[in-house]
Amino acid sequence: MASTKRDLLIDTAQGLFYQHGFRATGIDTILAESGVAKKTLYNHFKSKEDLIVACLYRRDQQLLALLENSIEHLAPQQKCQPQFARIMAFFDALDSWINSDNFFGCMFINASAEYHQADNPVHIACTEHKNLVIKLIEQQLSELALTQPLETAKQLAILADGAIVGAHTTNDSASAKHAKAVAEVLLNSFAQAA
Amino acid sequence: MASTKRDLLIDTAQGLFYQHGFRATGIDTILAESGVAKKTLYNHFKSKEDLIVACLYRRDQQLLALLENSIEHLAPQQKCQPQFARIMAFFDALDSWINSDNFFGCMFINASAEYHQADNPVHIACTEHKNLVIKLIEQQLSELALTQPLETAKQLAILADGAIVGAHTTNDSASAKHAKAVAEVLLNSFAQAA
DNA sequence: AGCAAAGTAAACAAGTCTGTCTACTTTCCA
DNA sequence: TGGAAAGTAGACAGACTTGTTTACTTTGCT
Repeated sequence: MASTKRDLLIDTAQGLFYQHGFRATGIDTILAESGVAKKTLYNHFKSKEDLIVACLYRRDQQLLALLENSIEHLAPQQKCQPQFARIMAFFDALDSWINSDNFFGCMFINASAEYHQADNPVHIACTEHKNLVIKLIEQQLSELALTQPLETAKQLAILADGAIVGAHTTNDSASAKHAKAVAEVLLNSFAQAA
Repeated sequence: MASTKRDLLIDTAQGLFYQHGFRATGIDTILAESGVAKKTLYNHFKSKEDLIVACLYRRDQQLLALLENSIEHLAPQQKCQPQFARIMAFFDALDSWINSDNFFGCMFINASAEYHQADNPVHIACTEHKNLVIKLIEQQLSELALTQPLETAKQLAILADGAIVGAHTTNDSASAKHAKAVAEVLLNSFAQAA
């Protein structure tokens, strides 16, 4: 049986944590929905917090893979300057996620909101994820040969996070489109400067 | 005694909710810190959720007043084009808040993260607050005579929220400065177009 | 001075939570 | 085929939750 129960637990917990929140989701709910025994859960994870961190790491991997995939897929369809296409595609990917059925904000932002001591393992997992997203964005900027690509990546990440939060708190379905427009203005400003 | 106990409860609860989260903060903790009896609390508020909403409304008023005040104060010091000064001052206000001692992200974003059903009173309070901030930003744009000031205000709000989230999750103390730089690029693009 | 409103203290109900433990069963592999 | 590893079911401990209630005290107003 290897670790299929472990996977099942993470998958189930991830969905529940995302949809209802971390403290709001009890262990018993996860067990009921997954059909796994309590002892099995505590055999795989030493605590609920341990399970939360495992969920975040899986989500991190899934999300980064999805973003890379979407960028690859959506970049050719962009009508902007070709060297901006991958960044524009990134915001399109964000847009379709935000407007999908099961959008409840960013799981990492939500987790940070519930566990915001900087030394908490949950918070650390969130920090690491956000830094990986910044790195992903930075990679999409390589064609532009910017003088400070990391700074620009951070600015684009701010736009992305802002769009996610805006969509979540004000139910604004156009937030990713707004962010995309700002991103294009930003990138254009570098092109003009060069 | 009027409603001074009510005020004391809101003040105490607000601090604890902001610092430790909403579900993580128990009624008993609020009572212990405020020194108020449980019956008095339930005399003023029909439930914990009711108290949370009251805290959010007070915070909303405090925050908007603080922002308006800071803009007034910081705008004259800006070195940008004078018609951008109030927006630039807004991001400076954000920057000093983010880098102050007691920064634990945006209380409304945190609340939305814990209560994210759209019809939840807590979530509604967050939505209202964010819309008021957008309106505040829009007012600062009046000198620019933009064709779509509300859209621009939403874009600037996205930058602000992104900066707050970035500072909170990645402990990046420069996030408001990054957002400010993007905001200036955005406003410049309108100036050029005109 | 006296009464009503508001507050206190603490017990209580009834439910939730995480995590442990025991006894039994299934699964896998050699 | 047999034994170890992994899983199940469910009871249990112990702590914590929100919210109610009772009996008593303080406060403020007329």
